[in-house]
Amino acid sequence: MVTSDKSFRPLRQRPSFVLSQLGFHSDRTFDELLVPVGVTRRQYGMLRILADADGRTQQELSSVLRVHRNVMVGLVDELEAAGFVERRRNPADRRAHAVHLTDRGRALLPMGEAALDACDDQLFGTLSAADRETLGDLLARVADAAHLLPGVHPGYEQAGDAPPNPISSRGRSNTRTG
Amino acid sequence: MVTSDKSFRPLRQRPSFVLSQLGFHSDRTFDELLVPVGVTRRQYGMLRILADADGRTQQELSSVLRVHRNVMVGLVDELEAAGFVERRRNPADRRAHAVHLTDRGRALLPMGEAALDACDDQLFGTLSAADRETLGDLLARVADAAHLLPGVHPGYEQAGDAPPNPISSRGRSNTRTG
DNA sequence: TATTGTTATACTCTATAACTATA
DNA sequence: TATAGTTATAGAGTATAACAATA
Repeated sequence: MVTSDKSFRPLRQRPSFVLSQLGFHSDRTFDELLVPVGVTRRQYGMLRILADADGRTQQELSSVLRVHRNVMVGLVDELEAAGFVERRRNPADRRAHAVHLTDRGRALLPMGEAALDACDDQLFGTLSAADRETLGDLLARVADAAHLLPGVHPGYEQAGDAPPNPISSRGRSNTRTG
Repeated sequence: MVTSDKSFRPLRQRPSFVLSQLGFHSDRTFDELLVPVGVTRRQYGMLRILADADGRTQQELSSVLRVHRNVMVGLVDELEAAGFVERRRNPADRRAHAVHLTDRGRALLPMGEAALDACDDQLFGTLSAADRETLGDLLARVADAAHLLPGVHPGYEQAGDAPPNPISSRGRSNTRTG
């Protein structure tokens, strides 16, 4: 028989655990805010990448978003069916598909940005402006120390045969369906 | 053609996005630290609940951990096969299985606690003690404001037909396989 | 009839491999 | 032969429903 029964530190006082809780909560909140926009989190991440540099190949997009190229096919399919992007042939390399934002896709970007604003407000609205900034700074420092890419969500590390981090870009994607 | 092309705020300056990144990173870090312990995150959450009050029924455990009772069957199966818990008949209600920690299961708890220590150190080791405490406090306040249960991970909200939050207890579980 | 635990089935995601068309 | 994109297949995880034993 083991003695133990020592009292453990409550999980609310475990920053890494609270971080996990809040990360999940953040995802869910953003998911809901994105519903009226009409895209998923991952889809918005794609559009955001394209906003920075239109016309990337699916391969390049796969690397940035950290999804496998097989998954990227479906992602582009969805967005193309919704009229947010279109595939164009690259005359230089007719194997590659250049993915371009449509006007409709571009018009969606500010809506996603507004959803992000709302998400931040919803999560941190109870904090004072000073506390909010302090928290943002600390989180950014921790993310830097963990070597998390500035805008790439670690939820899709299975980049498969894609080259490692070719473009230091931004993306948002995740699984965590819960 | 739409004008836009306005510059968006980088995601690194979006606390809710960085929170999501770090939450995922925290999960992955803890997963790795738990490998030598020999249990998964969710399994550790179960054992931790039992540490507080041994002999709960699977139904009760389902409610606390926020997993469906069908899933709980498999969870208990795993832990019982590994020798960390055992099912006992409740003489008062012979339908219910009381789940009890074994000595081996109880011996595992301090190891999980050490893994949590290591996880916090690994994530926040670069911060000063003061900054670390500030961050912990701010995160706890945000979690309170979001009405997240003190020790229950929101990753399993599909409690099914289980009653809503019967015991204000602690648990850890998640999906986010990435 | 309702509840506890269990089992079975379907559905979603993902991982792996194989295929095509170009290079 | 290697690569970009696509398709197909299998696996893990979950949700839903149905079932047996007991209340």
